[in-house]
Amino acid sequence: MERAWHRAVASGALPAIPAGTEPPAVEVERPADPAHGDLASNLALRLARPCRRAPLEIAAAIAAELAREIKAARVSEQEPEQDSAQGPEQGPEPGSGPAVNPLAAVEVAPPGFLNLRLADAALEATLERILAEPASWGRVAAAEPRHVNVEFVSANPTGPLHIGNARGAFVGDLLCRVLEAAGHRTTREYYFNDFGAQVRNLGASVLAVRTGAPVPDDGYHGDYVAELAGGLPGDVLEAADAAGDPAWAVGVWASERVRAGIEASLARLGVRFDVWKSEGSLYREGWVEQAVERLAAAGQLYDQDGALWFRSAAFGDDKDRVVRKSNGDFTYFGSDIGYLVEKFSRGFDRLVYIWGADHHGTVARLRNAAEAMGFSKAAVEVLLVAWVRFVREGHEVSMSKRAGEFITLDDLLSEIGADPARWFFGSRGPSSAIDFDIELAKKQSNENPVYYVQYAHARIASILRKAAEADLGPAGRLVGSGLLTGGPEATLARAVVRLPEVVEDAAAAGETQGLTAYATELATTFHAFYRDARVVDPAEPDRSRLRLALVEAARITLANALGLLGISAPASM
RNA sequence: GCGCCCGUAGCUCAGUGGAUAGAGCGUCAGGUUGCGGACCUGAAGGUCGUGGGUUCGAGUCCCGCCGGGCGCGCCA
Repeated sequence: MERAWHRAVASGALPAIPAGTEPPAVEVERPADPAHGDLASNLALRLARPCRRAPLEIAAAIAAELAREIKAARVSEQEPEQDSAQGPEQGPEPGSGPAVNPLAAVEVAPPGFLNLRLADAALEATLERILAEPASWGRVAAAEPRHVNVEFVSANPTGPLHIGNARGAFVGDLLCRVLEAAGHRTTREYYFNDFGAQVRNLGASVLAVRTGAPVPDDGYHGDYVAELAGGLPGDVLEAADAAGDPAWAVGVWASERVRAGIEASLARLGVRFDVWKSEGSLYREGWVEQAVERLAAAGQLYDQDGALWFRSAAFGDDKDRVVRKSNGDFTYFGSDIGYLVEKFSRGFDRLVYIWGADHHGTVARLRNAAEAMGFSKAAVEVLLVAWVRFVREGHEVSMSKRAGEFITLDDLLSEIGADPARWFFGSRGPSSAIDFDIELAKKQSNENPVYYVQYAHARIASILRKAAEADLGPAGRLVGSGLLTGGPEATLARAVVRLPEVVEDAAAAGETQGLTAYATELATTFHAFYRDARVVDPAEPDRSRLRLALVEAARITLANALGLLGISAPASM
């Protein structure tokens, strides 16, 4: 497209852009209406102003250049086509045929759109590649591969994960999955507090239950506290007493138990972490100290009222922020800056933090501190995940970990299952607030779109089983087969080949709604194909094999799209 | 009061400045002597909270207003 534009300028058909004006980006998109072709570009519309020409005129000039290219490519294709006609077995490797021009036709549409149609051979070559390398289908190479640290969940281990934590867990996991599919490396990280007052608080609560004393009002009251108390080994208790600070010692033991439970719950969701980072280690290893030194060296710290402050306001924050309190303890923010230094020391290109929207007030200080310490502010991104309002039978479910009033993640999974839960969160933008009615989710689980997509996959798997019984298998050679020359095949094939661009868009946006929407669309397209085209027909073995190849490509695409979402693709259901 | 997020079909939500604003659920009316009916076809349903502005073009960008959520600690 860009080449054609430049050639049109070179040949004098179009005026050059006046010097000093920014040339418009060449945008090619997928039109909503199939009548507008497979691809469309608004280039001519964008050029109208700088060129001072009517959009239709510009579009016509570019279209003429594109048409010339298509014609030239068609001529050069003739020989290889004759070769393959002599013997299919000697054809080139699937998908690695001659570089065919992917375009078949170009049209100009008012007010100046350029509508392009893909060549059948290009589509068929793509289908061949899907069948030849199913595992890599949908994975794309990043123009600039990055190593991205994604920190998420990071709930303190003072109680089991509850459904309020669920969204962050899914959003972080999904982000990592799409980044990896788009050619980036990720490190999934869980950050937790292992030395603060809440650990002692938890220990005191467990101890109280164990000894039959009343749990302090500001202690933890959930059933899990009683379970911990019951499971507390005698030797730990004795050692705790001997150490002189039993609440602390029991707290350390209990919080590790809770942390391991959290890890197990997340594993049930299909969420795993590469690094479990404790806040205490940031102090023991001197990272907080290093961060303070860096800020001090940059002149961004000062003392006031006995506390140590960071000049966050100098970087655009509302006010300065305390790093170390007057009592000598570091604030949570103090830990954060140490963590920044520690993370950057591991060589990440990007640090993504996934936080609840209620933490938005702390975003500025974190990014400002990164800048003040000499790191790239742009490399530090905070993805704020909006609140989920959990509702049960019309009433909001309030949750308080200390009061022990919450629905655990494990409960949620038992009630509605991991696949529907993943679909629910994956199909919504992370920044939009959503209602989650648990009863409704249970009731509607049979109507959940995730089953619609899975059903399409299972149906194809069933077709393939049927085909095997009839000794029919997918054809291996599709280019030039005539598979797409008419009817429902072309529609399905065009839907199938879109996966990589959907993945690219999802990775660029860091969101997965496009992926669930695409999976639904592909399933719909397949179901329509199934209605219109009989796949397994022993009377037509050649056509059956071609359709089997197409349907198998669709199955792979559905499975990979679901896989990207962490959702299973069953062969029967 | 200041800052951030949000407002799209009855409900739950999509919608990188582009062509007639979409999906699922719900509602209504239909469909299979064939590979899985957890399927398919069609219909009804919208002043995109509101008023201006920018643009060839605005649900999308800018400003004001209305409504809702969150934040504004030497808490975590």
